[in-house]
Amino acid sequence: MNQPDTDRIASSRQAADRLREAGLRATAPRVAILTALSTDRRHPSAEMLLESLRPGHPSLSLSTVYTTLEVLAQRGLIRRLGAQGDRMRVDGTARDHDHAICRECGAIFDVDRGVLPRPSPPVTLPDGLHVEDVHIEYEVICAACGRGD
Amino acid sequence: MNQPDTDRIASSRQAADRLREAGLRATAPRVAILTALSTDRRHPSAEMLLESLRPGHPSLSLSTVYTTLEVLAQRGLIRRLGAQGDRMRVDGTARDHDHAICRECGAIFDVDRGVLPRPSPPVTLPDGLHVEDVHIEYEVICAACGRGD
DNA sequence: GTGCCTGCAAAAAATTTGCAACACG
DNA sequence: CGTGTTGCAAATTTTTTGCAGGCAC
Repeated sequence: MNQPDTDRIASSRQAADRLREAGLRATAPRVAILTALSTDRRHPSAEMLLESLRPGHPSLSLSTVYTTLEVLAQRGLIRRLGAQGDRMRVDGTARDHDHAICRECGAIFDVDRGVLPRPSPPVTLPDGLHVEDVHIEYEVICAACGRGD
Repeated sequence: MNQPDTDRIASSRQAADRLREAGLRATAPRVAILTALSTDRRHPSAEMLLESLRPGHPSLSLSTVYTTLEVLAQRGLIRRLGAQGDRMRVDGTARDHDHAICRECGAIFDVDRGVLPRPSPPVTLPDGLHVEDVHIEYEVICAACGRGD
């Protein structure tokens, strides 16, 4: 098992590589955001990300977080989730997976694919809708809320 | 075929009934919003709804639209859609269906269920997530955008 | 009648934009 | 070095809230 420090450095390098592969400059904010997202399982909002990065990057600004998330999403490095009337949330893993959202508390959980058969894109829906990807959203009651917490 | 007027009156009555069944008062704004949503295929935002209702309901306020949508969603009469970093959008049909969102232009389309087998809730996912409903989101390129419009 | 709802205005929150300084490649 | 990015602040947009008056039941 690597030490946390080694891990962080390793994933920063990976992040930088992923950025350059996507044709983007590997700037400090981008590397920091992509690295943070690769381990942050909270599906953070822009604000949550800023908070978690501020210690190491005191000068990082919220507007930079927004523009960076926009660019990363465009290049497919992260996925923006619509949090049903809440603010934008973000998922930073490469791994294909779905999401479960708690009706009560709004918490978002990752769900491995394979629970359900899914069409393999490309596929075309009526009206000439060309399917690029399929994302399943489970509306759930999470364990904590089910318990009445 | 009924005349539009008859239709509108009929669906207003239906809307009022649905509200009362859900334990809500059938007030003018609520009936208007629910009625509008039953035919509006745009998945409108709060603002879009206000615009479309203003002619017949000049005194309707945006804050009322918001609070009403909140209540209707809580009672399951409508569904709030997360529009991926955009504003909140809403779907007002009782009919179970999924959605396709164009990556390019953000347009939202209805997709009939049945295209894909789906688990019939209730079902429990790992971590004690109790599934209440399943919603499939297709990421698509719509016909207009595919054409390069 | 009584309590839930509405509308207004104002506040709060979320996101976007303009622009000068800066840094990656 | 030049172009793409950042950070700051301010503007915009979206959503929430407080409260007095109204209306459904």
